[in-house]
Amino acid sequence: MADIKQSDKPGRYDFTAIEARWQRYWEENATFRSLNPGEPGADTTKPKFYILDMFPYPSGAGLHVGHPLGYCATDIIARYKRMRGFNVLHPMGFDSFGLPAEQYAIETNVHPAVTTGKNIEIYRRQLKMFGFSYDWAREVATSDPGYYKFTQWMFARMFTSWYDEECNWTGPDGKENRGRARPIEELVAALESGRWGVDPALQLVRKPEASDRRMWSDLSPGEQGEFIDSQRLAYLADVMVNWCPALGTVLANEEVDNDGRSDRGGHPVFRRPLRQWMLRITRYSERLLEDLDQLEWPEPIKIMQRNWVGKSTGGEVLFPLADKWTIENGRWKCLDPDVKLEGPLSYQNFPHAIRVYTTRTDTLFGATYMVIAPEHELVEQITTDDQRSTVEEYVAAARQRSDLDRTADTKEKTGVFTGAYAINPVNGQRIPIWVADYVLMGYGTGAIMAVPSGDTRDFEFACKFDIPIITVVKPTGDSVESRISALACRPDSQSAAILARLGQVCPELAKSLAKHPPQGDMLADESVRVLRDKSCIELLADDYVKNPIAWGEAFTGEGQSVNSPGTAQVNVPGKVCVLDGLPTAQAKTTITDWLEANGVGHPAINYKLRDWIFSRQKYWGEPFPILHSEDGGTIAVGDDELPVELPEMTDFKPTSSCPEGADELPEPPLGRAKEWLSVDRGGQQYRRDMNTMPQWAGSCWYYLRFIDPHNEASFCGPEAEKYWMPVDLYVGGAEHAVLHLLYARFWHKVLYDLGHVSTGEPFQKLFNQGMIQGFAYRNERGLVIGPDEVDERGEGDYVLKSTGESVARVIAKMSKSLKNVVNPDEVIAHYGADTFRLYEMYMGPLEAAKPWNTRDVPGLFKLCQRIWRLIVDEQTGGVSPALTDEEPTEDALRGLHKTAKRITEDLEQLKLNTAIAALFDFVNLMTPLAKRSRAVIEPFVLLLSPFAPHLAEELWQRLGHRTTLAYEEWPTYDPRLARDDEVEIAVQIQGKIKARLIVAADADEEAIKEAAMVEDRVIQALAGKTVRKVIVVKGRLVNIVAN
RNA sequence: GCCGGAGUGGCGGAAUUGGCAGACGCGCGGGAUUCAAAAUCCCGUCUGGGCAACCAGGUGAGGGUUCGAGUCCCUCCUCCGGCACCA
Repeated sequence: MADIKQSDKPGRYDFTAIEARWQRYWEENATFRSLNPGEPGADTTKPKFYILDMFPYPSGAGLHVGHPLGYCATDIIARYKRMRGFNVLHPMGFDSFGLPAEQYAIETNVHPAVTTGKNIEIYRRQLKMFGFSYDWAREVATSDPGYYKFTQWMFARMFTSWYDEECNWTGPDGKENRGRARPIEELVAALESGRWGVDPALQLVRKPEASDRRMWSDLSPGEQGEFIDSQRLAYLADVMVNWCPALGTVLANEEVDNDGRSDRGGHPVFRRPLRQWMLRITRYSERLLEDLDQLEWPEPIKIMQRNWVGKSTGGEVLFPLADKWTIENGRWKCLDPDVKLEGPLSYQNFPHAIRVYTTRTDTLFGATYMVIAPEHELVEQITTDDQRSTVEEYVAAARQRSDLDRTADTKEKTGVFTGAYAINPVNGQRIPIWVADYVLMGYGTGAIMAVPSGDTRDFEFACKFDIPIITVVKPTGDSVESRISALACRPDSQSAAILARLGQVCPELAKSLAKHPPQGDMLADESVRVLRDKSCIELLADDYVKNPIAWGEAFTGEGQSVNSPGTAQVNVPGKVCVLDGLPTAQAKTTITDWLEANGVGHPAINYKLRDWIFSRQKYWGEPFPILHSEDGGTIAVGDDELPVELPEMTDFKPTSSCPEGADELPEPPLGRAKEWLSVDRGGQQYRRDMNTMPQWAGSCWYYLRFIDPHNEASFCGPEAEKYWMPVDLYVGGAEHAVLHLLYARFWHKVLYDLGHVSTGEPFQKLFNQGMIQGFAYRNERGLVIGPDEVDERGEGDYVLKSTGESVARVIAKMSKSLKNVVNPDEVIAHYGADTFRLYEMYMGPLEAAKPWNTRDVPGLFKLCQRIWRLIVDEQTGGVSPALTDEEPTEDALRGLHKTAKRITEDLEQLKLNTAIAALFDFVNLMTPLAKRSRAVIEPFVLLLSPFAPHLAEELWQRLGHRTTLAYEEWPTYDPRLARDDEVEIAVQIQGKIKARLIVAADADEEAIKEAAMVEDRVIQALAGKTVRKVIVVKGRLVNIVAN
């Protein structure tokens, strides 16, 4: 790093001394201690502001310059809000459970607690050197037993709660909610009282008159237990995991490469089911979606969350198996002698049928085959003997592929025929049932009806396996037209085929194409006109219906139903359903009604969201507060026994007793803590759960613990919770857009439902800061070169210092492997924390990704020095002689008010880069002045203080103030002084600027127009032309349209 | 592949959200100060043409809407983030 030359004058800007001094002052005076209601000195008449950073995982590498980006921003806002009279809650802590500490423990045998403790110390020291105004008395760490005691307590609440979908209730925040988590005793009580019952499939029945309802007392204890477990918000289920026997551990998807081998070591990885704790987040799908509307979050993040929840509306449809059912005289007849049908056939009691979910019920007549997922329970049952070996082989192979891999469209579709057929319930047609891995068990019902003409994946599949394609939706004018617009803009090679097709269909177009051949890539205007003609569009749509294959793609849009019912036999129960001619939306309701009336379908809503897999086979996480009895039952550990502390262990290596064994059961490290594992409760033997919680667990509620971090009786006292919640501003990386934020919202809603928190949402406003990247260099062989070894020789020309070999510069995420990590300690040692803060905030918009460029840092250091010299005489160290008590000049006064306006407005919008530009402008204005009035300088120091707090405090004191400026009133501005009296207006003719004129800022349109029309340059330019129109934008410009 | 975002001088970026493209900073060039240098201060700095006033072009590419497009629409290219056990 280039050394910056400092003046050696006695009064120089000595940032090292200044920063140390003020950090000590803040600490000694507890300047940033924030008080809860009820604490002595707390003033709850002031409005509150809870500003939260996403707390870091304390990794061994320490902070790099990317971490503090968001922290600098929140600190600036926190300081600003204090000056605006808010009680500010601004805490910091550590997300200290996590994989790297465990990995390190495996390699070195150093206990994760030791590593983590050390790392936290490093992080804390580093965070303190930035001068952040955190209330450090509130620091928490998720791996602290005093903290995870409550993480376990919350898990226990989920374990002992169920979700009542039909509960309508009003929360303490006045919000009306549908659905609520409730203690499971309430469910048991309702069942025991006989108010509710259970049906044969162990589903809750609320209606007393339901015929198949069983009374609770008639159920065996085993059945009762099974039912209760099936209702819990936290439950056990078998889930596919990536099991790597050689490493003795379960791997994340990202740790498995494309060939199904582990990233570390390249060992084989097997996908196998494992019993896991699950959280029933899916019950909250609708509320997670709905409540998003009231949040002040960036729209893209809301969109991502909505897509993640993935709500779709459509219908479920039954496809009876062709070897079990037939249609006789318009009625379903079952061929299975074992099936005894009681009462009328309904969707619920229809045996031997495949259930599918589809959003496009209107395309049912185009379903020419079905696909079931390889994991589907029916695969084994329906596969015919001659297909069995093929299917089994295929299913085994599919099991090893990840969902991501399976659904990626680049991969060619694969699948095998089961030999079985199903009956399309709307037209009685027999269609083949295939197994293909592009259908996932986890979404919908794990089976689909395939409509090649209306779905891209089905189309590809049908083309590959020669399955008939029947068009059932005819594109209507608008959709054809938009397709044509696209063609007209860019007839590339792919579109050339379609264009040729168009020529065949539409003779007029063919003629035009021949007469006006496309010039380069562009269609001639004449051809475009013909294309857009209504009759041509009609021809094209008709051709698509007749020859979908010729068009080479499915039509997935909405249009008008055709070929429905189609040509197949229509000897199906009930009246024949006719969709022909109906627009898509209407066709959907028509056919869903028909399906429902005939007991073969009903409308349905589906969500992509899946339940949350909540256990990990790791050591360094929260143990589950659960005991397993010998008969396989589970009970929660009593609240008074929490926390269930992690057992001391010296060896963290996972077991790998049988490296080849795909069938070996993964056993978590906790399985070796034999003594810890076994528990005696009243003579009954229990085993503790061997899993630990994922890292998300602790971060789901840390914002609540910050409110009342030392409360041992509860996770957070209700009075303090009510006062501080919700978080007013939450700042963190966009990489958390979905998972962390969705999990935390879910967790919060459970607490809300159970009456433990008062708001339905945790984070009112969210802001995502961008990533700080680094310059990395590679030579021609792709070898990474450290920035120290590189010289810039002219513009964009980088060479290796030693050899002169030229190297390429790339901008990339900071990482050890790219040698482009910048350490903040060094930067602060050279330039100070204030310069660091200013630089990071000045780099660009907070939300944007941007590369760190050390070369730019001195510019901000110079800003600090220039501000220093505005006030301090470097020669003497005293106050600058230019500083005066006289009234400021009008220019200076206006400058101050403008600056105050710009900074205040920018702060409110988190536009910190432009706020700092305003600081520069003010300094540029003041620097040349021989006299600088205190009346403008003092407010300026306050405006500066959130950005460069140490410097501002020091200057404030040198200006004669005794105490910290942290609670001084924020300078207000007079809007009249913040605005110029006169403005420059651009005069355009045909949109080109021809002149500029100065007018009064409040000049009206007529005055501006008159002034413009008499300008010499305007008169000249208008000579011989007729003025058609004059557009005046007040305070901006005039545009004269003339020809 | 799917979802989300971004492409503006040599570099980071700005542009009252459809109204003067390039604020501010870095870098670079010139000047003042100095015995000299550093530091500091002042001036210049999108590109091409012109001595100049000025003219022409210009916001990833191509098209469109509009009096007017960096901003809106369509097609495409490149880069970044997420995709459920990295955090």
